[in-house]
Amino acid sequence: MAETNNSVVPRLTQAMENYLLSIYVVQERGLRVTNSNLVEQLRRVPASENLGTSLPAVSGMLRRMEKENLIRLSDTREIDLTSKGRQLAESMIRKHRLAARLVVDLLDVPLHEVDAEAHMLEHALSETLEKRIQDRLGQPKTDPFGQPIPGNGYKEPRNVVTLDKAKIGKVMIVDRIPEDDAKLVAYLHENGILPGVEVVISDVAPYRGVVTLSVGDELAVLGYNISSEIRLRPA
Amino acid sequence: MAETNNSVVPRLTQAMENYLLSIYVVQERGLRVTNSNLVEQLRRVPASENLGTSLPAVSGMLRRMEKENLIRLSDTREIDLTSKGRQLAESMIRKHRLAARLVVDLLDVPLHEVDAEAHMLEHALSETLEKRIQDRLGQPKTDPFGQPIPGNGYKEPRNVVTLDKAKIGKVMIVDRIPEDDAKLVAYLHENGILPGVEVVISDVAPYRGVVTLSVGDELAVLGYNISSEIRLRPA
DNA sequence: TAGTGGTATTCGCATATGCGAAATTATGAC
DNA sequence: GTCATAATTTCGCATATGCGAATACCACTA
Repeated sequence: MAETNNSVVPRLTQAMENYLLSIYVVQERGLRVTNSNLVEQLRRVPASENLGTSLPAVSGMLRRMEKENLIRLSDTREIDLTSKGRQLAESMIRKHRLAARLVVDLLDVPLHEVDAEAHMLEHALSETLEKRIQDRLGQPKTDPFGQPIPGNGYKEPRNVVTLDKAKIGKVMIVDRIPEDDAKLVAYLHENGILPGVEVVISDVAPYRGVVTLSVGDELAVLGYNISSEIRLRPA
Repeated sequence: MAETNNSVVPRLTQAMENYLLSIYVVQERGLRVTNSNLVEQLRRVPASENLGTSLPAVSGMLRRMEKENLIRLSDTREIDLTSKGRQLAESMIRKHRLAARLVVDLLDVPLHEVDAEAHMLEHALSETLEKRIQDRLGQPKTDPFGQPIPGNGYKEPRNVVTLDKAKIGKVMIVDRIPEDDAKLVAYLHENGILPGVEVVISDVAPYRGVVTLSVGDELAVLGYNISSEIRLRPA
């Protein structure tokens, strides 16, 4: 039977896994990990079972998670991962991003569907299956959106900037793009704005809240809010 | 976001998915689908969340499933799938067996771990991902244990017998082996008793409850209870 | 310092799922 | 037909997770 349950890491409920993952992502984005930021992030998780998320739900869940020693609620109303929590959160992130790589590399899933699929698969990967996927894919350092897969030796590139703060005229390489808005991802994909691709910033116009960049010989226009989620590194 | 939810088929809770799948399997094995047979089958499902299953739990769940029009409880205390239930059960079986093929063909998971992994993955496959896996694997007709994947044009072979009822001396081909007992699967694998392999029955000894067969130039001995779960077809 | 707007918690409640113990119903043997 | 055994359901209870409405807390401005 379930001999697969060799895992060193204890397995949590799916809901808690989602919370941990979301906490990690909020933190990674450099935002304060507060309840409200957390709800927002959680709401981006394509829900299969969990039909929704409200602030009270978050409150309650965080209390339980604190009891389970996964997080600590700091005095400044901020959420910190304990080392146990961090370990598990990293495990979830790794599973999520590996799943994303898997469906892209092995199953040809179109990029705009990847995040949703990965969100389902992340809960279904055992430790041993995770290992096998790692082997099969050659320990990738990032997922298809350019986000690091923890534990695989990713190195933060030097001089990363977000698109809205990039210098006009510079040749840059796309480093990361957002993953969780299907329509946006489809747009970026169509316009070739993908990790590893060279682009040139042709115009940054804060007053109209718009950035224009050229990819190959095409131009693409993006709003400021979105631009700040696209990271570039020097060519 | 979750644009992946195009599915024609409504998605159920994980628990109900497990119940449907188990009902289908019990039926497929030719057993009466009663509560007690069902508990037994459910208990073989490697539990990630659902820590156990008791008769009262089954009773309650079946009542709910009847209300949802998935099953009908016949007068003879037997459980029938409605057409809706059958459709969903087949979908689960298909996902389970495709997942099994996937992890074997693409990820080299050892056979005795396959069932457990497939049980986790089956709940995580969207309709569209299922399609892509199908394409990638070339619409396989069976899973790695020889069990049919519904909808892919499997044809029941002629003159299938279970090992305990096979004729001595006959050359046969292994058609199906059980999947859910990891130790047994490991044994069968080690001894090359796998779907598609030629074997010869060397001895059937009901009085000692044992069947001996030769695979290549090795002999393997199996108990009766297990033999009845191995199906053979004429060479 | 008082008010105001945003943030977080408490409260009562709902649902899905599980359990063990006890009660009930069916079945097969005499 | 009666009775023992097996199968199933009922009962009260537990847990994890979600909700909306009402409340409480905090931080900053006038």
